[in-house]
This record gives sequence, structure tokens and C-alpha cells, in this order.
Amino acid sequence: MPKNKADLLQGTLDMLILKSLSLGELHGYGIIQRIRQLSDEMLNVEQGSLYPALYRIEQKGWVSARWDVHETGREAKFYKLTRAGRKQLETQEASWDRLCLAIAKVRQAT
Amino acid sequence: MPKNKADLLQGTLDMLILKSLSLGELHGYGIIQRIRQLSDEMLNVEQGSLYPALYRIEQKGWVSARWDVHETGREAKFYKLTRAGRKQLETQEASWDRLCLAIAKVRQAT
DNA sequence: GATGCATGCTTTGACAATCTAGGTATCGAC
DNA sequence: GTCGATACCTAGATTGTCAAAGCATGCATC
Repeated sequence: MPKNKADLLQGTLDMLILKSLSLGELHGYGIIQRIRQLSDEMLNVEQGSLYPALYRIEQKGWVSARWDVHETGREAKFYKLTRAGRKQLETQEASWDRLCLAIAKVRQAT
Repeated sequence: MPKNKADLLQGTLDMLILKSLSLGELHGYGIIQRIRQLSDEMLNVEQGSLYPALYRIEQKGWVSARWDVHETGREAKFYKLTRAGRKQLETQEASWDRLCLAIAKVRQAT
């Protein structure tokens, strides 16, 4: 069974979570779906990766969480980007760009 | 002291090493310098990261090593890309491209 | 009303890669 | 003879991710 879904690189998950929350409040399970959908099924975040990451991110104050009931009548924990989280997203995007650039430079060497 | 040198993402180091060896045989210390130089000082590989990585890569048969003396009269261990290593480099570059693409897709969402 | 599936959250343990920090040794310059 | 650059190696800690469980709910289907 060929796996074509790429494993995440360490450090990219936070950015992806923050980014998907920047589009609006969302609960954990929804974050996974949103990332999968936005990436055209290329990125698949495991639950066992997501929830610890969310906890970590919440501790750092980048997101705030609250329990709520959504339209389907089910309870879920909704996460929302904080001001600090938005700033952090920018930082992480910038350093991702820097890394991509640096790697591109190495790769283009002949 | 602000650090502007990015930490590597896990999984990228192998590619960088293989790439720098694809330009010609080189010893460990030289690999670090070559990566730093090619990336315009943006990437700084620690020795404590490089040597274990080289060992790992050699075990996998992607590089071959031999001790030799270079022009300065000093001994060093020279690494050379094998055929399998060249193939592996292609694979890793392809999956890096895929990841970049996937992340770009997520990021461009509004 | 039982069964199964998608949804939803959590925890555990293993694993892999990197970093920090230390060590050894040689060489040339001062 | 001391110092910095070169050159290699290792140990330990940390970190992030994953695989694999478990638990619960709602809904459809039989």
C-alpha cells in the first residue's frame, strides 16, 4: 500500500494549526479536516499529533479554547486564535519562508 | 543576541548533505561549510547534528566514506555519494517539493 | 434495539532527529 | 607556547510526531 501522504516535518504543524484557525474559530477535529481539505488531501494530521499540539499551543497563549455545542448538537472544544497567536503565525510563516529560500539556494547550486 | 539562523527542520538535513555531496566528494567539516556558504549563511549545521547524520546515511548506503589526506596535509574522512544516494536525493527533493506545495496551498487559503 | 460508522476528545508509549555540550587531536600564526 | 581554525566523535537531553489504544455521542440501517 503506497503512502503518498507526506509525514509532517517537525515544526510545521503549529503553523498549519494557527493558519487554519486564522480562517475562523474551529474545533480540533475540524482543524484536521480543514488542513486536509486545503492541502488537497496531501497533508493528513493525526489526532495523536493534533491534540498534544493544541495543548502546547494553548499553554503558550496562542489560542484560547472553550467548550460549546455546535449546530449538529454535539459538544466540542472550540479554539480561537489570540492576538499573540496571530503574531506567532506571522513569525512562523516568515521563518518558513526563510528556510525555503535557504534550501532553494542550496539546491540550485551546481 | 538575536539568532537569525534557522534551526533545521527534521528531515531536511539528509537532503542538504546529499545535495552538497552531489557537487563532489567532501569531508564532514567541509559539508558544514559548503551548506553554510551555499545558503548565504542562513543554514548552520551543528557538528553534533552532522556526524550522527553522516553515520546514519552511510549505514543506509547513500554515501561511501574513506580516510584520506587532503592538500593541506591533514587527514579527513571523505564522503562520496553512491548511486543509491543520488536516487535518494531525488526522492527527498521530490517529497520536499510536495510538502512545500501542500503548505503553500494551506497558506494561500483565505 | 443492535450494529456500524463518522464524529469528537484524550492518553500512552515509542521513536527519530536535532541540539548542547563536552571530548580529542593537528596545524599554523603570533 | 598559546590560541584559533580545522577535523572528528560521543553522550545526554529535548522535542515533536506517530501509532494505537480508549471512551462517548449521534445517526442511519437492518
